[in-house]
Amino acid sequence: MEQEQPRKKYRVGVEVTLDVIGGKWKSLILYHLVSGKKRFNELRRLIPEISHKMLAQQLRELERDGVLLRCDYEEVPPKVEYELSEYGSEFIGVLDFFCHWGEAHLDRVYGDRRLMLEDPFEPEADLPDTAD
Amino acid sequence: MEQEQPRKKYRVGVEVTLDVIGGKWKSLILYHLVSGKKRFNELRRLIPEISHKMLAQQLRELERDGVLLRCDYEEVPPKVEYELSEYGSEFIGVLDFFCHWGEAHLDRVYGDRRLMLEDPFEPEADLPDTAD
DNA sequence: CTGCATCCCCGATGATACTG
DNA sequence: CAGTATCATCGGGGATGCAG
Repeated sequence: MEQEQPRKKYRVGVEVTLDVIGGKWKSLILYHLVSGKKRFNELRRLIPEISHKMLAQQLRELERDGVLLRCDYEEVPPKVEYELSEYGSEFIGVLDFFCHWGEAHLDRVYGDRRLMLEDPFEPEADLPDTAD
Repeated sequence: MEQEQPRKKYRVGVEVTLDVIGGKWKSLILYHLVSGKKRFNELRRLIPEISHKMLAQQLRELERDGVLLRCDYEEVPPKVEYELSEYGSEFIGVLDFFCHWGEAHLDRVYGDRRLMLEDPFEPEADLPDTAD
């Protein structure tokens, strides 16, 4: 989905959209931005499975494609926040639908959605909020 | 996205949905089924980039997850058609939106959506409809 | 903290061949 | 035609280190 080439042939609009938000993590990233701007490490906590590298890469592509905005506060230490752009916000409805559909799917398949509960691991329960 | 394990932890519904339709080709396959049931090789023509193996695999997973139905006519030579299931049909609205969003995206980025036109290559213009 | 570059491995994917 | 199995490959993506 990271076509850098300026032009590529598409057959249907869906293909274009998938090139933009079809990445393995992109929809999930966008979903977490629906509730407001987030910092880099904040997203990492929300999506523990994603690696540092992948998050950075996906964010860059999403920014390049104009679905999210990168707000660099130009502070030191660095502070950067990501938020849905105007175009990205057009996906809010879809993302919301995906959320509900997924929950309903668990109900259908397993009878309940309990396997969605967050396992309350966390070695340090009262984590010091990234002691930087 | 091919979690065979019966249970896996999810944090938000979006993750579940992405496990079902987040595959590289799945949304596109579903989109092509919106306009009606399709046969295996029919889908291959609609999505030339996908390999035989991948199409088979993605179809199996989509069927397993209940978003599409496999209609085996049990004829010889074999005839099988795929169509959206009831659950799969719930995505029609989204797929339609993706289609329009993609077209609009091309307009925004390039000013027009011309690069979406099918290039009329085809060595054999009047292909014999799979002369089997 | 945010972000980029390198190295490297493993698994997704393609090619091919075979079955029904 | 529809679908599976096997094998080789290639690049996605993880781990790590460095920079601003």
